[in-house]
Amino acid sequence: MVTIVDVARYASVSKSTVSLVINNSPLVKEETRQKVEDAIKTLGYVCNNNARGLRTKETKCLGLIIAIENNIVQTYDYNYETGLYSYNITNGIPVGLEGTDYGLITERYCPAEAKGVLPQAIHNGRVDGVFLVGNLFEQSFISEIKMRGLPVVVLGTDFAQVDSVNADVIQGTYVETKHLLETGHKRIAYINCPQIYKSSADRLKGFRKACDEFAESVENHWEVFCPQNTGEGGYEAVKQLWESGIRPDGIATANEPIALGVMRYLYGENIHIPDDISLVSYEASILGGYTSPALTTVNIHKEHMGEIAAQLLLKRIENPERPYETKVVAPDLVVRDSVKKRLP
Amino acid sequence: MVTIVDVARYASVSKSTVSLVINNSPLVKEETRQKVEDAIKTLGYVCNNNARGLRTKETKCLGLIIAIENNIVQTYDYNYETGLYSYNITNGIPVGLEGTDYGLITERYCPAEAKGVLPQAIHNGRVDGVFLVGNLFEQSFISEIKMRGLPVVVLGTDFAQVDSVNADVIQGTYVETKHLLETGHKRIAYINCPQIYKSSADRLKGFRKACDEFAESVENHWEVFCPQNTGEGGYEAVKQLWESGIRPDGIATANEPIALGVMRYLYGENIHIPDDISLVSYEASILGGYTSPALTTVNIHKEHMGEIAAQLLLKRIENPERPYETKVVAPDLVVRDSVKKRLP
DNA sequence: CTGAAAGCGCTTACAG
DNA sequence: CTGAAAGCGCTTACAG
Repeated sequence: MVTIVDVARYASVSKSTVSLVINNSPLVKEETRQKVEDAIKTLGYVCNNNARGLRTKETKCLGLIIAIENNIVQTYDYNYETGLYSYNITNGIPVGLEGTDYGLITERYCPAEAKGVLPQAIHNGRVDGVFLVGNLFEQSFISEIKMRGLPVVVLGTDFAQVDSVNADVIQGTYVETKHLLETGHKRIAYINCPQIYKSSADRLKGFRKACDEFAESVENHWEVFCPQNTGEGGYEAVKQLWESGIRPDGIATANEPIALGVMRYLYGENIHIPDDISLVSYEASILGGYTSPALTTVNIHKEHMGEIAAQLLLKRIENPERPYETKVVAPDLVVRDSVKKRLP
Repeated sequence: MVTIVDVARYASVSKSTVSLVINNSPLVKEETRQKVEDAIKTLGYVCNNNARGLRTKETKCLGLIIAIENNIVQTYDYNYETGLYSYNITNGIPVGLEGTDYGLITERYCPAEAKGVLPQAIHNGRVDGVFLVGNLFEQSFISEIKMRGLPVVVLGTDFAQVDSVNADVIQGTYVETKHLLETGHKRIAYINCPQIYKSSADRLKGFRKACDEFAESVENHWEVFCPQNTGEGGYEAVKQLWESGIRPDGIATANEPIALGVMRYLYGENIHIPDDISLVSYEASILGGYTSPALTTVNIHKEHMGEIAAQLLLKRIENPERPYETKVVAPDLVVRDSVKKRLP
């Protein structure tokens, strides 16, 4: 293995100088730098992270902690959470880390089963900072991580005293609802996520804002919460609506798993989308893109959320004292095939 | 930060003894061990991985390299690869790592755009071993990693001179085809993955094996390759079949993205699944579980593949000289709603 | 701008 | 079975 000493010898400088070059110190003469960099290249030198970390007390690794409900193996049935939301967010993080040489340690973590034990990567001191994905964490958990001196960025929920990035839930729900209204729907239902999630209240705000704006044309509107964030949850929710005799001409949902559950119920009842009823979804995931008909949906740009989170964490590490930021990503409507324009 | 020295002082032993305890050496008297372990607990000592690694030349991290086609952001449309196959496999790896204190560094890697540069985690010497997921790698890439002295486990393809885990493709395809045949289908089509993938040949074998077994009852069977492993690929493949006037009563596919593409075509043609035609899929993913109707599919147990891969890598690290193993995971049929029993 | 020296927290022969 | 000592490859004041 080639070390700093080999490079120093090859370039006929001291190893301190090599170190300074590696760390981009401005203290090195351009000529010396060049000489050292040539030596590094020809010898194929790579800095030993363990040695560096031992000195600097940094790991140059970041932790990506993904909250999971439980450790049960996926059956892929529609009564299971898909995990797609976290997964897609996660894919954006490396994009935001590009150009740095941070490694990313990913860990799935089930708060319910952890009994107070922190994620292994954190406990073992393997990381310089932490991304928290999902809405299963508690404030106390975040505090504990911060007490260890680790910067934290939260994705997908809001917490006090941390940087966070989130979708603009109110706006996104407003956009999907408005689309239904603008295409002439008059009796619309909103299938919300379970009420236990903080976001459900914001979703309601977005839905109602659109309804208020179109108060003249809306004949009726309904709101219902799903029992869970799954296909089955969506299924049960519309079923309840239907069995109460409610007949909307358009439905908006809080996410794609729910939307596909709604589709399954309608499929069973032989109700055609979009001829008999329109459906708009929220989130944008592979589910909505692949199903038939393809779902018109609100893209909340999950990958982009991950990318922004990475930038926030980097900035926080660089300057631990900066004020906390809450970034919000703007949603877009993606028009596909599940909404039909109704005549007035 | 509490170090080995603090523990030694607290337990009134030397720091070498503490080190021996941490590393489960049998050389320590039970009584001494107890004393040290108590000290570790009360002081909350955690071993510094950088220091340990500097000595032992290990990182106690493993690398999970996921092959991606390109770095384009997902649109979630059905002409994009879903990435679900790799993702699901990946989720099983931590299960197999449980009980160890290996960290897992995940990196998405695009061989086509890398221009010979190894994944960062490997190049920077951050890992003691590597998982390779996906079938975009070349033999030379694997060799290069091995030349660095890193053990490798490959998931989802076969290569020479490495441990690997794979689904039993022939058997799985046989199972799905047989299911169609046993339920009385007589004119069946197989929608294969693109021919460039090595597995396509095995799939054909499985399909033909079943057809041969049911030679008496099969009236006709067709085989077609998709242009890509996407929904659109499946769509184009059935479309081609249909436009040639071919009318199967059952279709089997090579994976779920393809199956959903088939569904979209049939949906457009107003052909009902399973009343007019049956569909069996292969893989088991969230796509098949959430779509309507839910797909009857062959579960190849991707998470389990990940788990086994982890065990293989651990064994290889422990004993680099052991013979290479190729593990195969047995598939199961998952009966859902896309196949209808035909009368003879 | 560059070099010599100390030290980060471990592990591992080596003596005893 | 336990302790003293060397050294892993870096970084960082400190002199010069």
